[in-house]
Amino acid sequence: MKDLNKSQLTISGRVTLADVAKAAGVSTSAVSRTFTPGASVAKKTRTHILKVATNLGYRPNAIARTLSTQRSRIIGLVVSYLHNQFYPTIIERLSQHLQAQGYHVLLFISGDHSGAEAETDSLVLDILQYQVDGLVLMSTTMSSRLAMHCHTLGIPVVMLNRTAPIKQVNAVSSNNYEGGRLAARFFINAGAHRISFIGGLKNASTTVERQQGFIDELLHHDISPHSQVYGNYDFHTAGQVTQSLFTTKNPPDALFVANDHMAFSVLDVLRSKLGIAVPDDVQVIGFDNVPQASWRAYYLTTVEQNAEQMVKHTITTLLDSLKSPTAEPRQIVVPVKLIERGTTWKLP
Amino acid sequence: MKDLNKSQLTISGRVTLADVAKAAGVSTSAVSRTFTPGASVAKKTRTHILKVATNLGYRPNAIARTLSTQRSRIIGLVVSYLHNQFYPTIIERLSQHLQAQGYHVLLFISGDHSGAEAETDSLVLDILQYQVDGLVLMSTTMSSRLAMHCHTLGIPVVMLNRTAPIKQVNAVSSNNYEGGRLAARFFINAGAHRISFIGGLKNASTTVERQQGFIDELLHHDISPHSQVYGNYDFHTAGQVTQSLFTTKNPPDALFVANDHMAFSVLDVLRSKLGIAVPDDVQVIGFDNVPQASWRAYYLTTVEQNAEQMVKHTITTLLDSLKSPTAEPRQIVVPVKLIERGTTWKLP
DNA sequence: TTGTACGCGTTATCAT
DNA sequence: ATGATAACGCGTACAA
Repeated sequence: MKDLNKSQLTISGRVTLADVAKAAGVSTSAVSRTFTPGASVAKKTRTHILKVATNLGYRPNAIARTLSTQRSRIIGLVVSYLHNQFYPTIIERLSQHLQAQGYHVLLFISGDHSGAEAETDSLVLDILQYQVDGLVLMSTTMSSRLAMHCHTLGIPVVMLNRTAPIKQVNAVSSNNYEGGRLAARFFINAGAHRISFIGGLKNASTTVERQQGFIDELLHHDISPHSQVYGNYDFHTAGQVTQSLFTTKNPPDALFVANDHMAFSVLDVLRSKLGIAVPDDVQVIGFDNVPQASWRAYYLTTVEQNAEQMVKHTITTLLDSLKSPTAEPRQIVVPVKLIERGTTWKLP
Repeated sequence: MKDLNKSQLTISGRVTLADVAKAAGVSTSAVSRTFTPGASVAKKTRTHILKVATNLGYRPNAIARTLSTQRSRIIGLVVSYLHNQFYPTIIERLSQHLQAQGYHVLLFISGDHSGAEAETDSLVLDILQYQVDGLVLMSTTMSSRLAMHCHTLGIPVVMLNRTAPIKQVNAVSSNNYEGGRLAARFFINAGAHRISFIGGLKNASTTVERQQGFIDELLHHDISPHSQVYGNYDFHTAGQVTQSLFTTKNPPDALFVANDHMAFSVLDVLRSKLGIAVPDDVQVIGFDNVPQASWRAYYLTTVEQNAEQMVKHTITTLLDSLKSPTAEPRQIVVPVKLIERGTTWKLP
């Protein structure tokens, strides 16, 4: 309350360093140092300045500081969409951790349509204009190009939940390949015969890697996949492909879906539109284990992707890159595990 | 590809207006004007400058521009948490629309614990330091104080999905009160007798208003609520209070839950831990209608909050406030409607 | 139409 | 420990 009243004295809101200096009868440098942790100011003048400053409702201007120091303490975060609950989960934790370190997150929604390639350049421009100190990329479509471009410009980049053939940029992801294998083995052990895969975008690393592990393991057991289709990471599309998959003479009896978001749509269609029982008629495995969805587990076996671990690796990688831009690029792969239907697990 | 190659010529990444001016043999103002839409530059020099600029890989520095123009084109977005799917939905659309208008979103996660009051001041400081042009508040706890403070400082503020007794700041929200009444009427018509309410945070406007409408309508029909408890907008807590609600001698037969996120937890506990059938033993109504959750509708009647409408009102309100800071504050209330169990609705 | 010069609010350098 | 002053990169009068 005190704060509020005081700042009302200066409704103008534009109190600068110079104003404080004048009012306190000191130089601007003194004021600046007062607000610079670990600078050399006499305790007495410091407290005096501090008093005058709060009295005037002064707040340092981060923009001006950025111009002067060449560091914005802003991290750009590029993401395609937020429908998949996995992303909000990540974003929340990432932002919290960064805030704790004095950084902030500037959000970029990249869209996800097929014409996205053209959009990339304009997005790059947008991002770079804001002088972000670093970049976290969770975008599906344009990650590789974007990553290389910014990396070339000397901006620390971490690709999160994405990988690319490029080994120069940092990447944190789950062991998607192994996740695919786990799914395949689960189905094989369960005695499934007609085993299908529903991917997201055909070229996205999360789809490719999960699919590859899945297929490899099937083939290793001399089973060829029943069918492989793609839902474009879209709820509606995933439902459609499911429907067409089951309106054939020989429908699958096991489905590995590339993420939970689509898996939910699949389950929905199976039950409500097709009247197919899960898991009695069809086994379904998803991927992500989005938090607080324990009630879904009764229908769904899923491959768990550990959001907290991924975020932590991302933060440390990013901050380390900020400190020593010449550091070796890191390729971090977080282990996954299969969580079986009916299993209960701790809620966060 | 051309772009990439060219910009590799200047790996340093620090190309300024002055550099371009020098290289093009013109003044800095000429360059500046070239990048200022609608400024007076000769077509010939303009194209020449543009060529030199792209050749050098020049990108305007938004930070410096901010310092000069006093407008950052950054909108601060304050939100407590992203677990409730309603928030990501809003954020995605909000950010997209703002990007289309040349604005960008700086994200602030405010946390939601009880000691949050103290956190407010430090958050305010954080936000103001970045010279945001405007502010969208979706935080549960600290909205009112924060809103007034920033409003006083002359920063356009829109409270989204929050309301406060303060009428000086813009607010966009759903008709929560009416939503509560709809829920009550539904239960009454369904012949429920022991009708309960599960709120979020006791003081949050979304809880208070929904609860008020609900209770008012019940009383209007001479029904007194069976019980009123609070899940703090938390998945786990909501489950716990549900459990305790049903381990009494006289459990409710109807539950109005203040948002979908908690409602899912309620459903989960009812089915898996308590073995209670929905809707046969208990009727459940949620609030939000989070997108792409149609498959949940078979268990849940919900009050629909129209995210797209709320976002649109928020954007126009915000942009109008930016243009004319003296404009009258707006209190926009978006209508809601009840979506009954089994109803299907369009997916986005 | 174009160029010069100053201001935006801060940090950094160099004296004192 | 403190103060004057020059950057930082860009708009924008004002003058030409």
